Amino acid sequence: MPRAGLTSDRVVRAGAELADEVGLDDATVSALARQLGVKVASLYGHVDGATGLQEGIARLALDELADRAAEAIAGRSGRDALVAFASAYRDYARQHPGRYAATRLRVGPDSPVVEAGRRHADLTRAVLRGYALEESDTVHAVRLLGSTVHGFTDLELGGGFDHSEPAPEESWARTLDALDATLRSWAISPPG
Amino acid sequence: MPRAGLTSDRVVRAGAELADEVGLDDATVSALARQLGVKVASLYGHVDGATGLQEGIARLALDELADRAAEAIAGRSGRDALVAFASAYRDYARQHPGRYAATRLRVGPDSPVVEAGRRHADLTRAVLRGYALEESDTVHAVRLLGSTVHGFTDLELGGGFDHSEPAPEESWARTLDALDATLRSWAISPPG
DNA sequence: TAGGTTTCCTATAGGCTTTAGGCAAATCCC
DNA sequence: GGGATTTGCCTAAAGCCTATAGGAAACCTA
Repeated sequence: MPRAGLTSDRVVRAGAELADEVGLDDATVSALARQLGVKVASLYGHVDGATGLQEGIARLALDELADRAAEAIAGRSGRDALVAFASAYRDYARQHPGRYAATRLRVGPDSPVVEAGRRHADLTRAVLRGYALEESDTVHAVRLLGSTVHGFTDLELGGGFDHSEPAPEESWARTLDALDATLRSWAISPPG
Repeated sequence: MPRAGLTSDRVVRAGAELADEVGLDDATVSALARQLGVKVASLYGHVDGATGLQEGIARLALDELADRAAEAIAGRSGRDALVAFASAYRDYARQHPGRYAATRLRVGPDSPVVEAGRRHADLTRAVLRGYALEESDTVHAVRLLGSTVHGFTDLELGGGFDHSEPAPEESWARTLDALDATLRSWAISPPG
């Protein structure tokens, strides 16, 4: 009987793709085993059950997302960086809804996912460097930025904008405009 | 054997409370039956299985939330209305995390949940009346407001603010300030 | 090529969902 | 009030998912 050549990494990756296709909730260990042409129990040697699989997907997604965000802001600053950064999140969520959903799972405080979360906060602070904020304002700006981007993305993905016109694209542009204006208004001395 | 006196309404309500206690995902039909001191199959006469239960909770939550939002904006306008409205959402989500999670479920286009969603959009537009927006700007403002409030609430509930100082309260105030300023700047003629 | 390790398997148990069919309590109606 | 009907809750059973235990085949290494 030939071996399937599974590894933790490959299992998690396949799980992530399955989650994008059928939704995170239906990306079960059983469904994944079927997809991989393997018996369910075989996967338990590579991932720690259902929650382990989801944490793995979350970890993978957060890393991928941070990579994209980092690339998006490289060589940009101010408004350009903001738009590229926020759009990296939105685009990723639309391309990988299952993975994105995994990033929002509540997770234990000792999980490597927490570490990945810190990287995202650092990237967000990097975007905000272009706005010359007071140190004490930065946390609030990080939270505002995260809230707005995640909120828009989550509502859009959840179909919240399906019953109104126009397409979300224009609202997205307006949202980024508003965010940029707000952050500029928070700057120590408004750029001349 | 005495009857338990179940009704659809009572079952859904008990389900909502269970969801708030143990999380929406663990508010299963089985767990609910145990809680109600009844056999699982008995519930199938009152709710249409697991998804029916979740839709019922979503419907209940959206109605309750709309009631609260309506009460919050009654007799207020402008910034006051905005703050009261947004805080009604945030407070509800913190008091009823399971119910709030249910409101974000994707649902078929023929579900009564869609109807309830429209009521929320109407209430949001009522808040925006105080800002004298261009008609064409209103959709974007509705989406911006919804995104920001939901995003903040979702991140806060998901523990996203747990690893940074200070407490979210201050960030919430700053977020509402920013939202108010943005909407004022969108007005046809800024209030004098 | 023999031993040890890894990988995947079978078997099994328990939980959740859902449907089918049955009995008894509540209700209706004369 | 008593019988028929409806309603409410039950038992039983099948299917899928999670999870663990233990075995056999493939791979690696000396």
